[in-house]
Amino acid sequence: MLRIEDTDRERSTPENVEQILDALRWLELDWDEGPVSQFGRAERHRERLEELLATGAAYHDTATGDDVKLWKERHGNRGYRGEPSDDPAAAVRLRVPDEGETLVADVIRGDVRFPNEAMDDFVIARGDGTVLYNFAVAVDDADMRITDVVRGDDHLSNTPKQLLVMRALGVEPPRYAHLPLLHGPDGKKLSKRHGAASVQELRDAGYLPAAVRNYLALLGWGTSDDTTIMGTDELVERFEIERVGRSSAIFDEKKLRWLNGRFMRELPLGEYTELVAAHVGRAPDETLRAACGIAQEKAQTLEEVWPLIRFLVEGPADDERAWRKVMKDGAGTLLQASLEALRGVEPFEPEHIEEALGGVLAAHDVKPGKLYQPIRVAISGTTVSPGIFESLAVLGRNRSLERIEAALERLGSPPNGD
RNA sequence: GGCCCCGUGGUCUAGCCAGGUUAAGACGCCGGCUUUUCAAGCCGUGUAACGCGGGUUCAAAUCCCGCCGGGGCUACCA
Repeated sequence: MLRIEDTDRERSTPENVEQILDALRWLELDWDEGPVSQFGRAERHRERLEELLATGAAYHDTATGDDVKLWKERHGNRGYRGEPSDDPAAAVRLRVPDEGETLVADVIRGDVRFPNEAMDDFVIARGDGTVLYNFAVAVDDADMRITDVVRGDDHLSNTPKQLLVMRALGVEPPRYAHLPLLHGPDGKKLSKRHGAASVQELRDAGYLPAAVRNYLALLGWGTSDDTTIMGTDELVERFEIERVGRSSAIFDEKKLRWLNGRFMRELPLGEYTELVAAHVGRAPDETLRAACGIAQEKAQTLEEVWPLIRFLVEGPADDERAWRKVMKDGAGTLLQASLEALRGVEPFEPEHIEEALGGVLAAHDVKPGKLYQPIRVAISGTTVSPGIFESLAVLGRNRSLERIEAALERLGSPPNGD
């Protein structure tokens, strides 16, 4: 059984365990949801602790942190070794051997050796009998028959302690793989202030699980031929944990966006529409599907789709700046001409629309932008939209004409129109 | 301080173990093409890297030593 350990320093609660599971489900990772965490095991921990106390592998010690410091000063920075005390209310320390070394045979980092002499007899239980992390986790791993532990680099130095506990307990340790940590653009450990740092935030930002899996796999790992884009099947087939690098990586959202865009564009339209619908909380109806059809080329995340197609589903946006910038220099005349041209287009489809508007262009001898931008603003309200012919087609003849007429009307009575 | 890990362009990686093309790919950036906007796409002998210093060797990103820098552990935290 594999155990993935989260690196969050907060004490585990059923709530945040549920959150983590939520993230894993969204990532569509394939796993058997067995016992996912261990709560209420104080009794069992206490039991194992008593065993170590009985054999002398652990002992009560009244020394405080300052005492330990002092001891180390006197003994040339060697690992602290205490004297057993009768005080049952004293903390419990594990007896660490003086000789030899504790070997962590890490799948990723190779053999890492920790000289026992340099390791303190560390505290495994408080004075009140409750146990500490390094002890609890070792007992739990043994009881759950964990065979593999995958966790962050920051636990590498804890591993010899856990190994020592397991040796004292007489149980076989699991294999370990310590992954490099992720850092934000500032080089510090990844955290909330780095934006979309958690899987939940990635989901909310409109990234696709497949793209996130691909990107994450590429952090700290690469194939020998440097393949970048890999579907999940390929990832599963090619990934080798032994090939994971040892240095921490910086999370680069720009590359994730690019990768996500690649995955988005390859999605079948039906699926694409459903994902967009779910993301914005609407029904994946025909209108949305048509809108998605002309936006798919442009968006890199699900979040970006809606602003692009909103005007096709609802009314045009109200962007005063866009209007002022575009609706001048004879825009009214051109819109009027387009209105008439568009009335006769049959069928009302992109290529025929293009043909009709091309006629207007020629008749008035203007550059395309002079005509298309006013139309764009008239139907969408903004200067940015999908292709103008496609947009008009999706909008349909009636709504297109209505919006152009409305724009004309607004243009007709401007405070300082042309 | 002690112990441990890490160090290839701005970023992610390949190459390192078994020394030998001009250090490769990707994101970004820059420029170009396309063009109705913004993107996307395509093109480019465009841009930029082996942390530093020694040593071994005909030859070092690669092997050895030292240093520097970053990180972790060093809690009666997890």
